[in-house]
Amino acid sequence: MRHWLLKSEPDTFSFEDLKERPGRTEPWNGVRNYQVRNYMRDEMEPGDLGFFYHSSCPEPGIPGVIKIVSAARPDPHAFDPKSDYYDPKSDPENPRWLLVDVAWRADFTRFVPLTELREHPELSELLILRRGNRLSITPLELADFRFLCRLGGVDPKKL
DNA sequence: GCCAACGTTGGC
DNA sequence: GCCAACGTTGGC
Repeated sequence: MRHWLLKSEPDTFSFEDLKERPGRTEPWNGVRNYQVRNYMRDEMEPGDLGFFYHSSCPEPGIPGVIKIVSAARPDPHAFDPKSDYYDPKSDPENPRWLLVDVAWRADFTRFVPLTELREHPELSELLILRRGNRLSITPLELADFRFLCRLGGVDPKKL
């Protein structure tokens, strides 16, 4: 099993929004970066755990834990000319863009802000903390996953 | 294949 | 709003 960090702008789609979806599950659509697509296609598996991360907002940080609940499948928005995510170069016979279904798994007992992540030398390898990293999905080492769970007041053994 | 121009991301 | 970083595009 691998672990992940998924970024979203809360004005667009927040952790709270995810909890309000039917089945507390949402298709993670709109990925238009090849490296992130390849993560979903080649490395993600149903059952993988990860974190929701709020970006581009007054207080960036992690509100809780999510779970990947589907394999990668074509992102239908890529074929919809009315969608902001429309890509005329994506051929339905050979879809360029993929998504996975993401489900709420657990709330943190307290929000863990980005400023706090930067204070922990244990987390210095976190891709999200590296300068210039803009990938909307990044892999996490197991040790980092566990460390972050504990920062958020969640026991990783109970997930 | 190179690379300059441009667009986007995201913290501050 | 600023700016650093990086991906994409397109001319050559």
